[in-house]
Amino acid sequence: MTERPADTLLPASNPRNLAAIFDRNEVKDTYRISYLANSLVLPVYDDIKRDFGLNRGEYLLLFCLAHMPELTAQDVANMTGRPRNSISRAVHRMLSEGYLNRIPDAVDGRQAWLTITRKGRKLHETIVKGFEAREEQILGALDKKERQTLDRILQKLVLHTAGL
Amino acid sequence: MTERPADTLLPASNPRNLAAIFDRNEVKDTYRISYLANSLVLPVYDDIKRDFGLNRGEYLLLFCLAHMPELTAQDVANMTGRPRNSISRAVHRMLSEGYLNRIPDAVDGRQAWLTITRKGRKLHETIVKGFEAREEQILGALDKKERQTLDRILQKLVLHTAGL
DNA sequence: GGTATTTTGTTCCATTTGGAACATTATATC
DNA sequence: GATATAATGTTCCAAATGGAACAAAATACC
Repeated sequence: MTERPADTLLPASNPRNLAAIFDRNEVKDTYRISYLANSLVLPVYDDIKRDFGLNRGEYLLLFCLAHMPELTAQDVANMTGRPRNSISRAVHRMLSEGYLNRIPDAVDGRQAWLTITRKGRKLHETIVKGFEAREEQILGALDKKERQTLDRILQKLVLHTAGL
Repeated sequence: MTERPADTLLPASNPRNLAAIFDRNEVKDTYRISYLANSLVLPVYDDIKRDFGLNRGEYLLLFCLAHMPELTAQDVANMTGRPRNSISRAVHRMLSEGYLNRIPDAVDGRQAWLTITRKGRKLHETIVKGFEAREEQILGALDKKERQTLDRILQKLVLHTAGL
C-alpha cells in the first residue's frame, strides 16, 4: 500500500483526483490504515535520520528499551518484527554510542540483557516529541468521542492481531 | 514504530508481557496504527516477493494503475510517496515484463502515460486477494457497527491528512 | 527571442535492509 | 554421558532503497 503522504491528491490541487484511490480499491481499510501509518511515522523518521543520524531500527530499539526495564535482542526482534541481524547491528551501534547497556545473561550464555542509559533515555524523550506532534497534527482532526472510539477499536485490533 | 507483527507479545506465550508496549508509550495511537498497518501488509509483501518476484514499489505501481485509467510517473510518486527514482525503476521493470504500457505524452516530451495491461490487471487481481484475506483476518475481529465506525473515522483522517 | 529557472524522469552511488550461513550455547533424546 | 536438534546473536553478501546529480524539456521572465 501507499508509503508516504502525498500532497497533491485532493481535487483542490490536482484536477485528476488522485485521492479517489481511497475509495476505489479492493482493500480500502488496509489502504487507509497503511496511508495513515506512513503519514504518521515517515516524516518523523526522516527527521530522526537528519537530526540524530539514527536509522529506523536504531530508534525502534531505543523506543522499546525506553518502555521496558530490560530486553534481550530476541525480545526486540519479536516486538518490532525486524530481522535479528538488523537488531544485532542496531544493538552494537547504540551500545558504542552509549545509548544502552548490554550485560551477558548469567545463565544463558547466548543472551545479553539490554537496558537504556540515561543518555539513551534523554535522546528518546527528545525524539518522541516529533511523533507526538505528528500524531496530534493528524489525529487532532477527530473530536473527543471519535478519538475514544478509535482508541477502543485500535486496542481491540492490536490485541487480536498479537494473538494470531 | 513497530514494523511487523510479533507472535510472542501476549502473556499467554511470553511471561514478560511484551504487549505492554501498546499501553506504555507516549504515542499509543501512532504505535497501534503502525503495528496494524504492518501486520496487514508486510506478510503479504513477503508473499508477493516470494511468489511473484515483485518488490513493494513494483506492486504499488501496479496497484495504482489498476485503479486509475492512466497515470504519469509523477502521479504514482505523489500517490505512493516513494521517490521518483524508485518509481522510474519500477516502471521500466514492469514495462519490460509486460504489465504496463508507456506512451510518451504528445505535448510534454518529459512525460509518459502509464496504463495497465491485461496481463498486469490479471496479476493485480491475483495478488490483491492476499491483501483481502489478511484484512479480513485482522479486521474481522470487529463487529459490523465497529467496522462502519472505523470506516467513517479512517475516511475522515485520510482526507484530512491528504490536505495537509 | 534569449536567458534563467523549474519540471520530469533517469542514472549513479552510498546506505539500509534482510535472507542465509555461521559459531556458540542450550535443550532434547537416548 | 553422548549425540542430535534448536535457540541466540553475529557476520556475510545480495537486493532494495533513496538522495544527489544529471539531461532534456517546459515554463517564466525580460
